[in-house]
Amino acid sequence: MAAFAELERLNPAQREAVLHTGGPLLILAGAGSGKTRVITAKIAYLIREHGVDPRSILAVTFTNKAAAEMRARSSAMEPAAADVMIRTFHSFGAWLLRRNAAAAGLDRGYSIYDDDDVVSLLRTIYRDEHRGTLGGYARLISRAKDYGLRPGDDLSAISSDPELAGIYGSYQRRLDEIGNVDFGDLILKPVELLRSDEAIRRRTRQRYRFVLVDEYQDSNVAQYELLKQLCDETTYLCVVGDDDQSIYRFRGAEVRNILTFSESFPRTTIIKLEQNYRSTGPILELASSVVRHNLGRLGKTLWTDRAGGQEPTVALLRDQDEEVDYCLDLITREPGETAILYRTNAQSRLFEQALIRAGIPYRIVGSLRFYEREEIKDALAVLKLCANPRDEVSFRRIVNKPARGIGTKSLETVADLLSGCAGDLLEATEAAAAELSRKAGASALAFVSIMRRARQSLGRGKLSEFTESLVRELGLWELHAEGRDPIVAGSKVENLEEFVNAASLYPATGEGLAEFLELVELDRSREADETLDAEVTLITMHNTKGLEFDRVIVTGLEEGLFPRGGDEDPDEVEEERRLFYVAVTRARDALYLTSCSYRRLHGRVMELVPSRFLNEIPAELVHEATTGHRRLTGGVTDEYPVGSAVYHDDYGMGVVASSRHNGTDLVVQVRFETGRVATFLPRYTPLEKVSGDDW
DNA sequence: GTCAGAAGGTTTTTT
DNA sequence: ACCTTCTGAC
Repeated sequence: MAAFAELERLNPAQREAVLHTGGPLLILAGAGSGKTRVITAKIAYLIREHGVDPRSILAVTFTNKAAAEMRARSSAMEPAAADVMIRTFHSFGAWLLRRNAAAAGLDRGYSIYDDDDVVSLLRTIYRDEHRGTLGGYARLISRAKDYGLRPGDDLSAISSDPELAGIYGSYQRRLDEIGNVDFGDLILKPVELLRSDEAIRRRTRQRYRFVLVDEYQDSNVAQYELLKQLCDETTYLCVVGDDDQSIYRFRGAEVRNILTFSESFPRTTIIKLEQNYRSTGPILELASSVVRHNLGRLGKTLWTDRAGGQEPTVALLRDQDEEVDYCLDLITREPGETAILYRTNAQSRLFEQALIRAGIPYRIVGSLRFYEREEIKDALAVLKLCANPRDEVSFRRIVNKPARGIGTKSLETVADLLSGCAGDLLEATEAAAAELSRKAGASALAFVSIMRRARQSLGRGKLSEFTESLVRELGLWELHAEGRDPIVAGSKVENLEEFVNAASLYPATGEGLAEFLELVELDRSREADETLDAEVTLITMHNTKGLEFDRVIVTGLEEGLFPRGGDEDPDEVEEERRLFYVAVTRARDALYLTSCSYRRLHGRVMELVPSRFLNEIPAELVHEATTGHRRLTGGVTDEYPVGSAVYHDDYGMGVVASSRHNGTDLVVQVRFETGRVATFLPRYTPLEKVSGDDW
């Protein structure tokens, strides 16, 4: 057996994680601790040293980018790793459903509805509701699915709205009739399939003897349930994650999954990776000093053997204009790779304007919404209707675009005939043609015939040509090419060309079509190409996960902006604190934190107090740069130390969760034994300090 | 069907 | 402030 050289390059904890066998393994991998390296080495090691069949390994990630990186790096170590099943949770779900379509009650040509499509489908059911209202229900339905809940389940944890169950039920019934799935179904349906079909469950468990999960802290309840179905006592399950980096709660991520992993999976071994290879000591100390204030964490402390490093700087500025100047000054005075991080996308504008004015190239991450553009959604709808003639959402989008006289009344006629045609919209439209006016009937038949001909032509040629000629035949190409504004029209045509080009790798077959649609729906990350070599990156903190930069500027550290929201929901504040932790641990060498006294928000100037996160950093860990407007108010107070016990007459015993000055008052947040969390101003509310011996 | 003006609402967003 | 969505008039 060939020696596995990669082992030599690992630190002891990393090596232990790679070599571990037996029961479930939880790898708590701090930021920059070489997590991907461990997981890919583990895959390579299993194959090479244990002779494991690569096809019996399933590695699950959350993003396509992470999956691609894992595939590349494990294959570089061990070529046979190319046969490992490395996919995102959703793509694995889609694969499983496609493979077991009949058992899952689906047609193999099913397609996937994105969030917009979900709202459109709700709209076909509730014609008179406002889009905004339906958007709200779409979010609730999606959240319910994140928690593995179906319409009949107790939805009170999602919303107290009594309408939700009914709307969710109608939505799901209609979605199932159409035969498509939404993102939530890509997890939930596989769970249900594995639960109910013993043969498929056994077969799947027999195939995947090794299951590895990356970024486990971002998993939701439904994904946890999928893991439970995939694994039995003989499956080797290894999850890697960092509870301190769980920042997608609003999307249903459940940090408790990782906090309670060892209870859910008995005999779990926990290995902590705490050596950081990215940042300087002072940056790590700052990061730890803040995230330490979170109560709900497993606890680990990053360290580095990198010597030295400059002290992070806190810049207290007057307003956002000064903030922009401050950042640009840093960049021009000392060029180098720099990322400007912000909490909300709206903050990027001023930076962008200033960078353009200064002639500094930059790249902005995450604002490209290619697949949400009108012309692309139109082309997608055409393909989706081809793949599934029951797809009402796609049908409605394109049947009268460009206008061909098929209006509301015609569509009602079609809808009435739908059930007699097994939901097939082309058949129903054809049948409806006879009942319509001459003109509407004729164009309805023309539309049906184009779509039918296209469907029959599947089986030969390239999908790119298929797509282009169909979009042209339907008149959509021309519609977009001849819009009022020639510049807009030009870019629409370019986008359509790019879309068509993306399809060129696929054959024009039913299978190729389904595969292409799946790729498009599940992988919308598209690099904003062009200025990839720019030294300056503008990016939301959420988007920085997994990235690193020489110099990082975290902007907008103000109460109300970051953390956003007030003290109402302590879990929310803890999530924001984790986001802060993610943000600052992106920095390799230099870290700057900026906070403004005034900020224009929603059109008015607000006076803001520095973020509590700044007050949580011990003064000796930062260099304070001010422009004379303000100093950090209060600072860390030791009057109610975090973690100390207090007693309240009504709530009983509790532990101090946070304590800070908001400028005028001391604000103390307490988590009580009952689980309740409340915020007090000790100036008004008596809070008795209790010494450790008393309880 | 289109367009201007009003009204409304505003985090983050892997899939 | 700004952007999307709704509305009513043509």
